[in-house]
Amino acid sequence: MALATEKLTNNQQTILDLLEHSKEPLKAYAILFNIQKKGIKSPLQVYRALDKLIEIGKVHKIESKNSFIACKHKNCDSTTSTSFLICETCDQVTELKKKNLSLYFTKQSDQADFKYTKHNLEIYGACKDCKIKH
Amino acid sequence: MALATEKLTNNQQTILDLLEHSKEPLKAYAILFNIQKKGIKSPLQVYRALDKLIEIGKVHKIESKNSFIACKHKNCDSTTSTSFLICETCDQVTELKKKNLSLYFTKQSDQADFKYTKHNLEIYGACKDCKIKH
DNA sequence: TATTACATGTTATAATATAACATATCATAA
DNA sequence: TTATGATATGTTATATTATAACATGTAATA
Repeated sequence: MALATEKLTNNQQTILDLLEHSKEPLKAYAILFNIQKKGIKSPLQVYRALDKLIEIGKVHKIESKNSFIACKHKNCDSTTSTSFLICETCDQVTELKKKNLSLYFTKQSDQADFKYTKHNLEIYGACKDCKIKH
Repeated sequence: MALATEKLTNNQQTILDLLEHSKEPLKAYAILFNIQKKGIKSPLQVYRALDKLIEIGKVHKIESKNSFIACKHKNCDSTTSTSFLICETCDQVTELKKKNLSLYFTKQSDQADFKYTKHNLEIYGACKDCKIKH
């Protein structure tokens, strides 16, 4: 499997740059429209780059929003499990990166006689700023 | 808001019956193909019934699979938050229904200065049976 | 330099979900 | 009882999200 340190291709770097500078998660077609001037013309080019970026842990997908977000953590090893705090007001997303979450889910799974391998957690609510403005 | 005890319409009942007798979660178009003999002809009829069933807590959506599952719990109040154990081998899904999950996520959110309102949790792994057969 | 493994570009199409609008049903308040 | 309002239905069309298939390009390396 590819390493997170490996050199990215043009398409991959272009899309990663866009996601890293976005305040909110972006949908695949939003990405496409944003980078058409850079020569990326088809959805498939976007999805292929996203697949690779997800595989190496640079990007995560937020399933309930069909959206993609750049990982802010250095050398992220969350190529499978992800945990997000999603603000319902401003759409900002924070990634939780805590071993204790996986441990907790492993325990909860054990109680149901289920062998944990990975998880998606999407917590919705109000972020620091939006909670104040209520 | 509609109560879970309220009487269902024909379309809603037909789709709920199908989901309740399914071992795995079903996709919307799989539901459609299964019940075309019962007079439901268009995707919209399926999605509308599903929306209602979700609203009253009889059905939940599994976001990462674009699939729907009947709630096995009586008088389910999980019209918003859901927690699933999903077997990667046989696709069987178990719904976790534990107050402590919400409490735990509320705590985790608080630590990030985030006000929890609801969550989706999708845990992947191996169910009791598949884990034995490994 | 031939081979291998990826990545790309392109066209077409599959899979998932909603918009818009006319009509129907049904409880209930005037 | 009838009018009203709320909700559900049926239908056609279309939007949104994602992948299949295939020909070509690129770059490391055996």
